[in-house]
Amino acid sequence: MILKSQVEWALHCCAILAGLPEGRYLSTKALAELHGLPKEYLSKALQSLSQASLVDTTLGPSGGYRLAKPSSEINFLDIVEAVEGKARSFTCTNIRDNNPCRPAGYCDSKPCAVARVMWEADEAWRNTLRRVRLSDLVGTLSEEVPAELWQSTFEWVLKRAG
Amino acid sequence: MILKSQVEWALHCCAILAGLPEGRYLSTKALAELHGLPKEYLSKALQSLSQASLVDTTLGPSGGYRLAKPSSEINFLDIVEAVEGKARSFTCTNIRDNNPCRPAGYCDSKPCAVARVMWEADEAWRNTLRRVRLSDLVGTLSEEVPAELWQSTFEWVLKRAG
DNA sequence: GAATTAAGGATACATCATATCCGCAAATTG
DNA sequence: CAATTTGCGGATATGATGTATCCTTAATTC
Repeated sequence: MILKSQVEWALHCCAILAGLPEGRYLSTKALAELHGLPKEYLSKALQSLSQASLVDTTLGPSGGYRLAKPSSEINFLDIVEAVEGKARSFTCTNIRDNNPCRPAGYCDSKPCAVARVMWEADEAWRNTLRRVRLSDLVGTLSEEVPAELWQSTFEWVLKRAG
Repeated sequence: MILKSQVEWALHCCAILAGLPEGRYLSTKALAELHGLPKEYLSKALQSLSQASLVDTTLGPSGGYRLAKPSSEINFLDIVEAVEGKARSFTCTNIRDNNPCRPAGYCDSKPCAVARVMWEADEAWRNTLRRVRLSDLVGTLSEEVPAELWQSTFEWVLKRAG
């Protein structure tokens, strides 16, 4: 059970976009260079964010991406689900139905007890991600990243933001 | 991020093994028939349980599997990790290290803030699974499965348990 | 009009889940 | 002892999916 690397990419890109001044856009090219990622493939992850309405886009030179909402209104789960999908990690295939002792036509009223536990764990995972906002991440990063690096990075970004 | 179907298989098989009388074994063949699963492939899942010391095995006719500990000392996470592995679902590839603004030789003291959140969610998932014991599952099933089916299933099982 | 950008389709490749088959060693049965 | 049954591990095949690249199209800027 491994998350796509695109999840990591999307989260870091959103953290950068959160630092953009109002109304400016940052291109796939800049985001790819900043993180050392394959531009064309990163583009797919950003398209997922766009489809989920987490980011706005503009075409043409000086075009690119910006957040569609304030970073305090976007949480980790929004971003993770945009890239990874909303499907649960456990799917119940009802193998108990194959029990040769089972009377034909019998139908369970409740979902399988095994599945309920697995889904509960899935919900715990999602709830943790839901509780952390993108603005929280930016706050943590601004504290932990050395001030000079933080500043020089956003100078680098602003030079490329249209 | 999808769990292997073997996880579902292993959980249901353990629930059956938990109902075996002391000292009896149930074969892969019987477990596969009971759940309508491919015998050879189910065998791989059971081998994983064996390697994790969750079940004991015996060879020969009347051989097979039984739980290695009381069902109250086995939890969902034990079984899930035996099949799925213990690796975290999120791997941090440190893409921030590719930042062209970063001074060479710089080394983070802490793990990446993004990774910490993702790992926290992973822990929440694991904790939920850790809290549910196999004996809890058996208890729930014995309440929810119709009494006749429950009984006839274990008669079926006992006929095949060596 | 030329350059740049996001979007999306087509394609290639590697990895992994799924599945099957085989041979081996151990245990049981007769 | 001989035949059978079983778990175990290796080898192999296949399909789905993650990763990655390339190309075309439409929109935007200068």
